Amino acid sequence: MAEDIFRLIQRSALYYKRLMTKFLERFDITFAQYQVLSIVKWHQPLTAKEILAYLDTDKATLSGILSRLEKRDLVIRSEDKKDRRLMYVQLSKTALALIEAIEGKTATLNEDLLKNVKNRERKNFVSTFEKIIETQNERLSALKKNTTEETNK
Amino acid sequence: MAEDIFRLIQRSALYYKRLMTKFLERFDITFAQYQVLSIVKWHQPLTAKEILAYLDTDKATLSGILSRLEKRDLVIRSEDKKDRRLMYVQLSKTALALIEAIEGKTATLNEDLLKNVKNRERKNFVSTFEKIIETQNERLSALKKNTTEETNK
DNA sequence: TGTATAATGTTTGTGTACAACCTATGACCG
DNA sequence: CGGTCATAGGTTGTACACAAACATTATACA
Repeated sequence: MAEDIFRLIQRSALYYKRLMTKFLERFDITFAQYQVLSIVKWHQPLTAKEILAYLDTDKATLSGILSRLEKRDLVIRSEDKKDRRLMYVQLSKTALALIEAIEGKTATLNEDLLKNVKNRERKNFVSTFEKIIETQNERLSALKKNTTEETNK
Repeated sequence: MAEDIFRLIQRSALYYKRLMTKFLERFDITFAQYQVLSIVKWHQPLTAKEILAYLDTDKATLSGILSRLEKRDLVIRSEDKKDRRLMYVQLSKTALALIEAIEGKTATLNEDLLKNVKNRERKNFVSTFEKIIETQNERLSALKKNTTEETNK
C-alpha cells in the first residue's frame, strides 16, 4: 500500500519531466537546463553553491549543465575577485529573452495539468506532501550523518 | 502555485530514489535493477515488452539494465521458439533469493516514510494524485498521436 | 508466393544523477 | 608566518532516460 504511493510519486514525476522535455524541445533546451536558467534569472548573479541549494542537486551534475550552457553562450561564468573559489553565473542576453519567452507558457501548462484539482484539494494535497517530504528529509540526513561520523573515526 | 506542486512531486521522487539507492547499496544492485527484478519475480517468465508495460520505461533503458543483470548472472534471457523476436526473462536462483531477502525490508522502509500520514489522508492523497496523473497521461498521449500523425504524412 | 509493413529488441549518442577523487583557494591557529 | 583543515568547484566513471537508427522476425495482403 505504501509502495503504491511511492509508485504514484515516481510516475508523476517521470511524466512531468517527459511533458516538460517535449515542451522545451522547440526552444532547444532540456528541462534541467531550464530549471537552472530560471533560477539564475531570478537571483542573478548566483554562485554554483547557491544554485545547488535552490535545486537540491549535485555539484557534479550542475557543473556539467553549466558547461553545456556556457558552450552555447546562454550563461556567463566569472570568478569573484575577493574569494577566487567562487564562480558567479549570469544569463546572457539571449538566455534572458529565451527564459522570458518560456515562463508564461510553462505556467499555463502547469495550471492545465492541475485543472481537475481545485483549491481546497490542492491545499490538502500539498500538506500531505510536505509531511512525506519532511520524513524523507529526516531519513536522508540521518544517512549523511552516519557516513560523516564513520569517516571521522 | 501549480509549479510548486510539481516541484514537490519531483523533489519527493528524487528523495525516494536516493533513499532506495542507499538502502540497496548493501545488496549491490541499483533501484532500477531492483524494480525490474521484483516485477520479473512476480510474473516469470516475462518478455521485455511486458516488463516495459509494468514499469512504463523505455525499451533502450530496459535493454541496458537487462544486459547488466545478465552479465552478473541475475537474470537469464532466452528466445521464444515460436516467435523468435521475443526474449523471455527469468530470475536466476541467486536473484530469487536476493529479492526475497530484500522485499520485506523495503515494505518496512516505505511504511516508515508514510508514518505521519494516516489512512483517510492517504486515500485523499492517492485520489488527488490519480487525477493529476490522468491529466498528465492525456497530455502525453496527445503528444504521441501528433508525432505519429506527422510521420504518416 | 513475394513484398511491403509492423513488431520486438539492441545499439549509439546526448544529457542527467551521483560517488569518488582532485585542484585551488581561503580560514584558522599555533 | 607556516601548516592543517575546510570550502568551492571541476573531473572521471557508472548507470539510467530517451531519441534515432538498426537488425531480425512476423504478418498482411495483393
